Order: sequence, then C-alpha cells, then structure tokens
Amino acid sequence: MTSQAPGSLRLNDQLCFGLYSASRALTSLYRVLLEPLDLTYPQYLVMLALWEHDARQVKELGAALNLDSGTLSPLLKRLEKAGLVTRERQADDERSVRITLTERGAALRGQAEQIPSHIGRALGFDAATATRLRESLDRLAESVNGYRDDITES
Amino acid sequence: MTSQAPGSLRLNDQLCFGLYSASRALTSLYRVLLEPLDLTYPQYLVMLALWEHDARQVKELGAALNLDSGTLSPLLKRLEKAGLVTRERQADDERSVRITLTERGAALRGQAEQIPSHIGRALGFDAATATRLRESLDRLAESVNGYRDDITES
DNA sequence: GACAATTGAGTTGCACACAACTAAAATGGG
DNA sequence: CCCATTTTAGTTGTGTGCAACTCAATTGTC
Repeated sequence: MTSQAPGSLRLNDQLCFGLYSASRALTSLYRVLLEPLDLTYPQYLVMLALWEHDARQVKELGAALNLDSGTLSPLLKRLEKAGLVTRERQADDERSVRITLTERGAALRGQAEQIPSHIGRALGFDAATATRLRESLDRLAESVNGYRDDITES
Repeated sequence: MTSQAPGSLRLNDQLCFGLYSASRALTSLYRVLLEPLDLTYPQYLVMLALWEHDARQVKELGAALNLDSGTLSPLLKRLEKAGLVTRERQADDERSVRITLTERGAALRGQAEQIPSHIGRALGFDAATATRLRESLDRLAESVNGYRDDITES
C-alpha cells in the first residue's frame, strides 16, 4: 500500500472542492455586505490590515495578507482612486511606498463595524467549532505550503 | 447582547481569512501538480466531473461545480482548444451544449491518478479529521449561502 | 568608489469568478 | 396558434491572483 485507498482519494477531492466552494460562498456573502462600502473582499482585507496598523509599506501589507505586488499594486491604486488611502514613496528608501489611510478611509471603519456580526450569524457556528475550524484551516495552509515548497525546490 | 463580543468578531475575520488563505494555498499546490497536465484547478474540476460522468450539458456542469456560464463558457473553449473535450449543440434542444471527452481527454485521467495521493500527503490530516473538516466546510457553505439569500431577497 | 546582486514596487499577460447583458430556442397560457 | 415568459449559452466588463518581467534604488563585496 504505497498510495491511499480510492475512497480516501475521493474524500481528498471532496475536501479540496469543499474548501474551494466554502471560500467562494463566503466571498459572495462579503460581496453583498461590502457593496454599501464599495469594497471588494480583498480590498476589505487591506482596509482591515490598515485599520489595525496604519501607514504600512506595500511589502508589509503583502506579508500580512500573503499577496504580492502584482495583486496589491492595482488594488491599492483603486483604493487611492476611491479616496481611502494615499501612496507615497519613502524619503529614506525611494524603493518602498507607504500606504496611509485618508480621513475617509479611517472613517469607513465605522460603517464596517456591523459586518463581523453578520458573518458570525451567517456562519452558524458556536465559538468552539469556529476556533477548531480556524485552527484546522491554518494547519492545512501551513502543511500544504510546506509540501508545495518541498516538491518545488528542484 | 444583540451582537457578539469583540473577540468573537475578530475570530470571524480570522476564520474568513483562514479560509481564504487555505483555499489559495491549496490552489497553489494544485498549480504545481497540474502543470504537467496543462490544467488549471477549475479546469481539473471540470475534468473530474466529466471523468465521473461524461457527456454532460454546460448547465449540468455548472450545477455540479456551482459555476455559471460566464465562467464555464470560456473555460470549456480552452479545454476544447487543448483537445480534451468537444462541444456540440444538442439536436433535440438547440439551446443546450453537450460537453464530451475526447480520447485524449479521457486518457488524461491516467496522468491525474497520482494527484490525490500528493494532496493527501500535503494535507497532513488523518481521515477522521479530514472528514470532520469537510463536513464543517459543507455546513459553512450551505449556511452562508442561505444567509446571503435571506438578506438578498429584497 | 565600482559594480554585481538584491530588493521593492510596478507592469503585462493569462485565467478565473461573477454581475449584467444578449440572443436564440423552447415552453406555456390564453 | 400566438406571444410572453423562461431557459440555455455566450459575451462584456471589472477585479482579483499569480507568473514573469522591468526598472530604479539600495546593499554587499572587493
């Protein structure tokens, strides 16, 4: 038995598909909840990161959200265009760009405050289940990323 | 107490972000594993669906994968261009299009057979944990979709 | 100090997702 | 039978994700 049983294989596929479906379902709910704020879910994540700790470099945001500049640069431009953040080159290191909340961007936090309770109700989990699920997902991501890096380093 | 405690709210955000991260991590592993087959993860899902039950309508594939024609139509065109499926209008109902595996498309299943065991090793879960996780994710998706539909019907 | 290597941000190209729309074909109520 | 409604795919436009690339600024090394 070097490989797993067929039933197990199907379960893996189902688990992966379940993860894919659940993620899209949640994003679709966020789309509805974030529509009044004119934010997409990734934009909301960036705003969350900035509300927690303002004036971060693009690099730091990327590290916090696991997103690279290819995704963040255009997204941040849209947030700037929407008047929620400013982008300015650092004087001490001309390579880096600091992202800072505008007054409007900081104020938007007030409108966002009702969202988590919506999500909480939508999930339909008790706190213990939610915690266990989150821990499992964190372990999964770490394990999967490690495995990918292992087989990728050629 | 009409709303949840602050700690709980943060947990929701973390859970959502965990789900988002885990989904992207898994897709990124699939990207590596599927590269030899020249398939993306959504394309792989379509192929899985067809390997399980060939000659399905676009509508049926959409129902199986929760994807609409806006996503499926171009994806299926790419699979057709790659010589993996054929697309033909039904004679009895000219609206619908039947997707059928080509010989190459059916044969690709052989190359895909090693993928689930890779995934199984990458997940690092025992079967029981995987089952519990899958069930939680299924419940989550259903609950979240229900909640979204509830607040959407205006 | 010169210069190769690295770093940080941005650009380009491709493939999803999904809303909103179009168009053709089938259906159903009168 | 007629025509409004519904169904099925497809198209268009926007916003991610991400690989691969560019470019300027910085760093490390000699």
